[in-house]
Amino acid sequence: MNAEVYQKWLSQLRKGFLELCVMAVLRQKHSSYGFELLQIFNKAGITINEGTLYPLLNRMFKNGWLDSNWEVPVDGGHPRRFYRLSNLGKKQLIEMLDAHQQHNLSLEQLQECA
Amino acid sequence: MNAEVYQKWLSQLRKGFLELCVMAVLRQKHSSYGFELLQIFNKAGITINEGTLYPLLNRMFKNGWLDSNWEVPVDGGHPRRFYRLSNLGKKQLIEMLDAHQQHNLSLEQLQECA
DNA sequence: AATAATATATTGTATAGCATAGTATTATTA
DNA sequence: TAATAATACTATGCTATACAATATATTATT
Repeated sequence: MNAEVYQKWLSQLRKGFLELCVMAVLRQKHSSYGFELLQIFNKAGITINEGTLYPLLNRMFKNGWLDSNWEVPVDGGHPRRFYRLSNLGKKQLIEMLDAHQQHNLSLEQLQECA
Repeated sequence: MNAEVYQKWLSQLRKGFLELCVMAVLRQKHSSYGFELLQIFNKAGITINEGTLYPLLNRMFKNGWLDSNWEVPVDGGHPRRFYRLSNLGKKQLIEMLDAHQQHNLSLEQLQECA
């Protein structure tokens, strides 16, 4: 019962954070797609649902933070929707990482003296 | 228009994080109340609304993370509802700080190689 | 032929931050 | 003394996001 409350809190903590994760990967890899991102996140210890990621990517695309195009693998396989950071996304990411670090600094400050 | 989207993202990023802030302060100060917490947060660069904090404190109390009692200042003044970390809250805080740090580590990892 | 893996999309639910407004007490100031 | 500001908490309605569950389609494997 208490574990349930904690799990709900955890999913709240992920809000906003996942955008940062997507953009951080895209800055490194230049380009990726949903299914691959899910695997990359899993390896990094971030387990998110498909139903979370795909709408998230769609929202970020609509925000103009990502560019997107469909690609069919040359060696056959299911078509993939690839995403890249747009110019706006690149600028935005810097601000977002900044805000994230500001959060960390604030928390540290609160833990010190208060 | 784009700044608006960013502001909305910022308020999402605060979800779950504010619990951490409240509990971090209460671990240091032992006890505090809403209005004081607002001021402490402000000094630490965390500007949140009353309509965010008071319901938050209420939820945390209902979760059993906080204990609470009313106090009337001896030198006069408006009655204040004080909050303290409960024993459950103390345990929970450790887990929550852990989860928060795990997020940071994951993000760092994603930024490195991907 | 059946199943698993790959890949994306959609729908409904619950929750939290926010804006706003309301209530009440004390302190200040004109 | 009347009006205003500061202190302090509560309640309501809105919006956006993470999640669970489901659906769909293609390729690979058994």
